[in-house]
Amino acid sequence: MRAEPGRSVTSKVLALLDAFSPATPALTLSELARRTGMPLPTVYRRAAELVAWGALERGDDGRYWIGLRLWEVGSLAPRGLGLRELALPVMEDLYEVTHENVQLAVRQDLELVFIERIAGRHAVPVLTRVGGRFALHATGVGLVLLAHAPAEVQEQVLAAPLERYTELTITDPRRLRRCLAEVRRVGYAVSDRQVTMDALSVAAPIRVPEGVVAAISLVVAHDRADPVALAPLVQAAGRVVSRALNSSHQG
Amino acid sequence: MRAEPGRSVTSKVLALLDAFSPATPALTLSELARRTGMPLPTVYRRAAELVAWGALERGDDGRYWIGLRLWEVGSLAPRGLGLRELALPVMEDLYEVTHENVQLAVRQDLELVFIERIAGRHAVPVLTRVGGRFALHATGVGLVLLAHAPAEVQEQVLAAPLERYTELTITDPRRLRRCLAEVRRVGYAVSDRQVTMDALSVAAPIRVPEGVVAAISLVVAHDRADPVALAPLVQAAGRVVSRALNSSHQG
DNA sequence: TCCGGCCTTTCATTCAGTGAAAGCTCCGGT
DNA sequence: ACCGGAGCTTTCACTGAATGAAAGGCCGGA
Repeated sequence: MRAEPGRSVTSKVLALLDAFSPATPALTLSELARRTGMPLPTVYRRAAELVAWGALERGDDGRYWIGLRLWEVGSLAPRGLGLRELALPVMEDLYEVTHENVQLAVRQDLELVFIERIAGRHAVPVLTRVGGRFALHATGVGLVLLAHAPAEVQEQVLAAPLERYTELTITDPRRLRRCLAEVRRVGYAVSDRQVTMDALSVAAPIRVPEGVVAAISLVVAHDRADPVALAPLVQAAGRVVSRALNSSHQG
Repeated sequence: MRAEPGRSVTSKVLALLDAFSPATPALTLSELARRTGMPLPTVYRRAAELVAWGALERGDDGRYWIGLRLWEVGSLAPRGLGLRELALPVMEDLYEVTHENVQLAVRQDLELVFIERIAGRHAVPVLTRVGGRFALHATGVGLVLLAHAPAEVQEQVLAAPLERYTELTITDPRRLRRCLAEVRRVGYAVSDRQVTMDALSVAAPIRVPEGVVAAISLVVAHDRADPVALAPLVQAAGRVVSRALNSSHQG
């Protein structure tokens, strides 16, 4: 064959899945080929197998999208739906008490992924999406996850340029380092208008014996907020989820 | 090679994902090999690639589980999270009004898959799990989905033995056929103690121009229920979601 | 009618994948 | 300490699953 060497079949299959994103949830065959840089017949054959299994689905117009079978399998991820199931009752309690946005996130590599979100209709709008990613250095949940991440992860984040979202976003590595130390010391994180100028978030860690695996937060309008008053509430929620998580591990 | 012919690499990768289930969300290498019937070195190599990409994760004890990256990609499924996002506000309204269980499901092959569930703490317990499957012939959502499924799907379900869950489960194909006709006629389905002897569900279709793509239901204690009174509520909810779905399709 | 995307199939070629076997590591029993 | 066993990882010679150029459909617009 004229196959360009050095590429496994598995990596090609995974590259096909990688081509889909929140911005482009449906793609034609040609678009898939262009995005993955793979020859069209190759994409055609791999995609056909994925459709047969249900990892992709194909519309009458020929476009591919992520299939329900993949969603089903993905829902088995302990750090995804598993964590959500444990945390949801607590998140609902937080929502009942405050009627503000409640968020749950975990770290994946150098970013965070939102696992669940309860968005109050009358609460301040947030731009997060379940399954979506965000930088670690700006949000409340991000600061908690970063503060308790392995040193190597922290160094990588601190070494890269820190994207600025508002004039209050911390973009100085030295300041961020001090901020993370403070997060560890007090046991919660406050992000005051560091993502948008109208919102403030307070976040607390969710722990297993090995360390922090997730973070839970409240996002409120910055002018309606008293972080110090909210912190115990969020911390308590984090502890309840932690306990549920630890007791579910050792069944 | 001594490779047993007739098996694509892609199918092996997908078989690995298939090995995981709600009952067995974490597996050792040997377990994976046994479950898939594949030689251990083959499993080892494919699994290593899946771990590198994030489709699987591996614990310190060597066990594999579904990775967060796969959950992320799965969350792009239009029939999964996409549908959920549209339906959730309506489901919450239904919950606020009734404080009963609210369920959202789609059909996948000859079964249904639960996409979302709001379980009232004080409502009758339901045994469904988000991401879980169930037979089409017993639940309210199942009857709606089956009633509006392609004729070929209906025939397959009617031809197979219909599992009995309670003494009221419809297991006679002729009776089920009449029941489905009634569901189509009145525009909603009632499942009275057909899954458990304490619960009754009322379900309505969610439609796109091409047909019914999902169903929404209320599950209530059977002795507290008046199906005829609940039906308009659930039907209205179905219509609201349908409208949201149709307007999101055409941008 | 012809042209230009886009999708699908064919076919000769070959490298990624293979599995037996051997080596490794850890653990529990003696 | 030594042994046996179970589970994991690596090696190696071999080959069939995967490949991509090319050609053959199939629209829909000019």
